[in-house]
Amino acid sequence: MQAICYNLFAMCGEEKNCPIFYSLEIFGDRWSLLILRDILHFDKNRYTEFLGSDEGISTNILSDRLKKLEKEGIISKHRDPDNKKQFIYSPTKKCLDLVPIIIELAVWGAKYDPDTKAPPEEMAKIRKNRKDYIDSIRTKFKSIDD
Amino acid sequence: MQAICYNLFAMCGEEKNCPIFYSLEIFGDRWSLLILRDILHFDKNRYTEFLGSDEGISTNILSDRLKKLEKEGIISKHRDPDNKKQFIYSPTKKCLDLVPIIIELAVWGAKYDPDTKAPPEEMAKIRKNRKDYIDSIRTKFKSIDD
DNA sequence: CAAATAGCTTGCATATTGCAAGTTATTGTG
DNA sequence: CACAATAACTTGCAATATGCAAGCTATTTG
Repeated sequence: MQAICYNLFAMCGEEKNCPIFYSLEIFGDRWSLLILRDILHFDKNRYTEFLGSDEGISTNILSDRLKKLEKEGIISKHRDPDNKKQFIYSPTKKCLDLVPIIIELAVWGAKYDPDTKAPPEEMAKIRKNRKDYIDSIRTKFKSIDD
Repeated sequence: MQAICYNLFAMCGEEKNCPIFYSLEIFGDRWSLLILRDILHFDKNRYTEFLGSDEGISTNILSDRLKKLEKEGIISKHRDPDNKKQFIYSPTKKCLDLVPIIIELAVWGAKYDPDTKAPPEEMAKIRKNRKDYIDSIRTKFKSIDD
């Protein structure tokens, strides 16, 4: 245990290059992570599906965030071959690497929300073996390589 | 692996009770997580120390976020017994449970920031054994029980 | 080619943030 | 015990971001 450097400050050199700040600059707002949750965990991939989420994102913000996430290479946008009116937003590999963050958000929220509806058994499984859950999401999107 | 429910949606019942959304409501803004990073990883615990961070939070926002985090029971505020002019902001147990989230933000940021200064060896150690790193932070704040 | 649908864009009111300056509380000094 | 210094805010205001409603554009379907 002593071998690990226990201060992330030492990892960054300076705060300006802090990897935590870098991440927050890209998706550290309320809506970006909710869109990514919808894609990765709720299996949504269309504009109208994101709009339909309970939290009620507005059209201009959704449009803006989808553009930003696409620009950052976190999602990709393609026309649906079966319904050419629609676009399909898919996670990239960079996006799949966000799964651990979203899992930890869920674990913390389920622990501290007094009104949580997250089933305790399921949460216990995920807490005990995060890797399996992460793998299952990777399997779900296994066709993705970019 | 098949035993795990692979859709967090099923965990929530409805999105309104989603543990991810709950977490984001509390600290899902750019500044809250940076303050918590300062406390947990950069060993800062005073108003002026937070103000001094490279990212440049302004006084009113810092004041507002410290109040919110205290109200949520994530940090506690006490006068410094050695310098009674100052207050000391300390992490609660609820705060220590945020370490995994911040670690994952750091891991993702270090992987994708082309200009990261995070030393690859240190990041590799943390990626390989998150638990040790989490334990080391718990040890650092081992006096905390609330 | 007209209606329907999906995916935006625009305008405007409201809310949040950033910056500079001022205020309060406590401490150390004469 | 006045008085300057320090730490921790608070306030006012301009700039930015968000929320909401309405309108616009591209594609498909009849």
